[in-house]
Amino acid sequence: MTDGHPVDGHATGRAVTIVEVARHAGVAVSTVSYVLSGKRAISADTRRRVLESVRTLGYHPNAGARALASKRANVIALVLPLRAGMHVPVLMRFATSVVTAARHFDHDVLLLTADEGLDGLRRAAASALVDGLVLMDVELDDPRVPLLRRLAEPSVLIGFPADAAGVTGVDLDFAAAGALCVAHLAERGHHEVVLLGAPAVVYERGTGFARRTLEGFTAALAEHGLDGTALPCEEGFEEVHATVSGLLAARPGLSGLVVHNEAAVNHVLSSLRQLGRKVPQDLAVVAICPDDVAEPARLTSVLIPAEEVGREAVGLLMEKLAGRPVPPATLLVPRLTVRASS
Amino acid sequence: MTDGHPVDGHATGRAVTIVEVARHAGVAVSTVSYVLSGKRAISADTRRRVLESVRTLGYHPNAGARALASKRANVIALVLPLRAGMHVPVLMRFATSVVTAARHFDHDVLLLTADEGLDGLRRAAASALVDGLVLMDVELDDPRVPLLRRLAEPSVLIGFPADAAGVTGVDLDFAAAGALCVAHLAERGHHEVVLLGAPAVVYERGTGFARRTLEGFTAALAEHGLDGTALPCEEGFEEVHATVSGLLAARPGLSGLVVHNEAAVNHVLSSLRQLGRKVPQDLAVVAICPDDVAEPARLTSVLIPAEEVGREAVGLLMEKLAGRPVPPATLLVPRLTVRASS
DNA sequence: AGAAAGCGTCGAAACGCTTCGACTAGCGGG
DNA sequence: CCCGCTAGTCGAAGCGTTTCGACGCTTTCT
Repeated sequence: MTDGHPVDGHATGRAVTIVEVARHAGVAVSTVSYVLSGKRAISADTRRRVLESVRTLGYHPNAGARALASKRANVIALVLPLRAGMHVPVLMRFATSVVTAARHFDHDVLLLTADEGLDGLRRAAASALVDGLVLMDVELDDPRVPLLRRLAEPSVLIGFPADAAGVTGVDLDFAAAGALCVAHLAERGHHEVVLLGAPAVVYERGTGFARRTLEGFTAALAEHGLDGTALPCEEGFEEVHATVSGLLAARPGLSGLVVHNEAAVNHVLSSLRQLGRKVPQDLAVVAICPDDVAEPARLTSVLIPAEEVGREAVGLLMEKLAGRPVPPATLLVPRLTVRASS
Repeated sequence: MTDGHPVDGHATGRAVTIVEVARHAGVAVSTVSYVLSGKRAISADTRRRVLESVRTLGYHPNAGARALASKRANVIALVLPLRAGMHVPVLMRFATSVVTAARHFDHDVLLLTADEGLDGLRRAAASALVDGLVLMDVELDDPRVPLLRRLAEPSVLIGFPADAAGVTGVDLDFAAAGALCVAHLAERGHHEVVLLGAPAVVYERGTGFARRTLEGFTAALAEHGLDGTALPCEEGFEEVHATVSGLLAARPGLSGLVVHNEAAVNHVLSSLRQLGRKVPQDLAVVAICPDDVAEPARLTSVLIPAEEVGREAVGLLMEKLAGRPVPPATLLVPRLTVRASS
């Protein structure tokens, strides 16, 4: 019992119910329930006795019964994309931060994959399996959004659809991030900069964050009077190398690179190394990526705050579950960390 | 209604219950239940009427009530590691294949992260939130294993602990995979080969798959009379480069490389390129990694069949849930695909 | 012809919890 | 001195399913 848990003998076998706890503590079943939920005042003495019985019997409330009676499953759904062009480690960090944050609110996380499509959402919601949903990687024109609007269960999007009416979204302010990179390079005295973005397919699909970065980048270019452009960028070394060498050949004046592609950024660096360009002397590189990609490569970067986004999404969902109003859009402000590449 | 779903007007609002379906179809509640579960014979006519009512009312059984009455949540837990040294994309493929397979058996997946530790497992199991567990990335001496043995809920491990008594495991046969790589290189006439493995921390932790590959590799070396050794390998480009150039300097006769490290394999290739070694002319490379890493790099490889492992794990769990006996260890036989690197 | 064995259906009893209303003390205010 | 509070507790009514036993009907076997 050193780990604070009951003698583990009864881990196996029929589960302990609230009735047994009540009997053991010499109180009514409802009293046990109130002790555990804190929804009514309970004398210190009774509370103590009940909690002790709970501990010694190793009681865990039955999730199904609880859900049935309270109409709350204490579970939220996390809908992951799992599609081409998404950087998986980043995804994973969102996922784990959602799980952690949810546990903080005493909720669990049900994993839904996007390939079950609308039916999956409908099913999870209609069967009261989950109380609410968090969706990742929302596209500009996402078929799930109209469905979400109709669902009784509240939901929070990570990313924004084109028509965000009636939904709640949270994300890094990618437009500001793109602009911030440009501003940084302008300040460093660069005159010609290029954005190396996500694979072409991501733009075609209309994934919001890629487009918004692009818009922010382009607007900032004009604002600072810089020359430059944006290119999509595939993720294999060979493709990256081809893109980079083509780019350097075509733009001899190029002195700054903004890379918004976690998977390609290391290849870009290898490629420059191979082409004999020194970073940051010959070329400054700024990345938009998570810290654990930027850090080891000593890249100046705007980090993608996966943890924060996930936490925020869960926080918003909990607010909605509690019936409180929440802002329709939450944009996290980007922060740039200067490292060795600019 | 073109998508085969009821008029979506009532997606919002109070959920339809089995009582309403029964009334609508003019039968008893239990009859509806039996139609849906198929556990008793029902006349074709009644079945049709009930199914139609289900469809037009848009009925979805309440998960909580169902779990309470049937003592089955129809949910399994997936316990993910999320720890240093694991290659995340591979993890993700396991995860999605588990989800997909589970859906095939009409089960959902609850995501637990390892950092909730033993308590998380205990809680999920004891509260009947889940019917069974799938655990990934089991270490040789894993504290969760004793707990699992005691749990009433069945579980399946992906990977094997040192003491596998009383648990069910499934994995690629990594020893055979290591041996297969050696055999392939021997057959190609190589006499000196080296295994570049996982980061050192992975070995220290005693993660089974890394060790087993090593054992298979070493045994096969002896069996084929080859010269060689094994080295752990970190994942950053610089470290890989240092390891590789050191290795080439130390072993002028080296002509074959086995790489068992998804994250490093591309760096190894870059590094060789940078050192002016041609693959496969100067050096043959065989990787143990998922196809989507090997394919684009045109690497000869033994693939890590993430999909298959996940599917198998869920299949085994379902067997156990049905009370049927399953083999304690399921080893998937490795297959080597020859591509351009050997 | 009568018993045995299905088939198809129904009613009602769980399942384990939350929550509502009611009840008892004890207490302060008029 | 009585009234109305509040704090603390209890009992019982759900919550929406599944499943067990029972009940008529047919059919099949002696």
